[in-house]
Amino acid sequence: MARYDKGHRDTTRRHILDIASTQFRESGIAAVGLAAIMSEAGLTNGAFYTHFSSKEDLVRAVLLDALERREQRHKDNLENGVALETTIRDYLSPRHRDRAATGCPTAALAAEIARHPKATRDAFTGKISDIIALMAAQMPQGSAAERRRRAISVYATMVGALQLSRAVNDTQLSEEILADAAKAAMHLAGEP
Amino acid sequence: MARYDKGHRDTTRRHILDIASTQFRESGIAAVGLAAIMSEAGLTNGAFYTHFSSKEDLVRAVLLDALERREQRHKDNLENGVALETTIRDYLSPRHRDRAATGCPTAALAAEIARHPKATRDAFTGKISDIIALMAAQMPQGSAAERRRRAISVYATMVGALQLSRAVNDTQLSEEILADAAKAAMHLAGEP
DNA sequence: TGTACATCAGTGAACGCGCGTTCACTGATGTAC
DNA sequence: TGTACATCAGTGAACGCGCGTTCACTGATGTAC
Repeated sequence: MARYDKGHRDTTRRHILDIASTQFRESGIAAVGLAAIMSEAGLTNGAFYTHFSSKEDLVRAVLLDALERREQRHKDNLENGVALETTIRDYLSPRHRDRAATGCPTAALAAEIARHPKATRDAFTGKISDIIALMAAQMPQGSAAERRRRAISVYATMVGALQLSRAVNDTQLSEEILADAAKAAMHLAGEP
Repeated sequence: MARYDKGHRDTTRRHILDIASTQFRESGIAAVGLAAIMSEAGLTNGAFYTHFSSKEDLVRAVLLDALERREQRHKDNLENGVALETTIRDYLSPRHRDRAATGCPTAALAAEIARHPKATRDAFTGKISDIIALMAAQMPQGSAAERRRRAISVYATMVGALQLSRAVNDTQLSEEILADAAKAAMHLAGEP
């Protein structure tokens, strides 16, 4: 047996990834330092580079992982026949608004991603395409092209509304935004 | 006459404000240092504090100013009878997507604003309420309450779509997002 | 009219601090002969 | 069976650098007496 259990390395990497994913969504990528991540992981600074080649490498890995989880959730919803309304209401809920750290990475980080290097944006683009395709499949009606159009506009509405609801400092307005956008998203999806 | 012309101080403050406004929208607030701003303004670091009490004070002033300009544009559009479709198409255009530095501060900075102190978020909230009210007045039909609901969902859709179009690294998908969201926004506004 | 002081916008060096990254080293285990 | 070396995951100090902020000082002008 090695000094560390078999699979220890993978576990540690996973741990760093999860902590970074949480901190990035909570505080933004630029505002989180590697020291804060490694410290929460119970490791020293130097160990970071045995798992990732740079902060940007970590950012890419975090985005891929977080978006894959969102994608998996969409797949599960589709297989289990979860109503589109439930997906939309959960996304545009005060709970999701108040828990950015575990919430949608797009709403938390899209503006920042737009300013990151090509490789990072490529990773984001690929996963977003997959998520759009899955949402299109969840649309209640229309041709393939129309479902895709609906999925894109529903997603844009949800991302924009969640961000606005987080940015405003007025509970009433914040919940008005969530409720109005949820209704609009249902409408755009083609639900009655 | 003083060492500097009358109004020189105001001009300098305005200059710093404009440069910061541009750089913040281009690169994000956290990623821009005061040294970069003051250097572009042709001044030394120390002079910053004769105009603003802290970086956060500057952030608040930038948001108020940039949102006031957006508000003024909405007022002008309303007075000049500019079609809502024009407002939406301009917002969701490749041109706006590619010029974040001079574009909508909400799309560029909303996620970051959500993580800033109360005073900054209060400033944002107040101006956003004004903009929502002006957009409501531009809606083509419905009761006051319905116009407001429409304005909120149209705005959320525009902000979310612009951000997505900037984050993805695929021209075709980016323009698909802009076009689909524009159509959806028109639909939500109540236009045929 | 002359002199002393105040005001203003800005200079430029320094403060302590945290950033991302590097690197010599550790210490437990596995492998080769 | 014993010894020498390799491997692995991680330590912890240090690197140069830029951050936001402070502060003693400058130099042109205005004001008071």
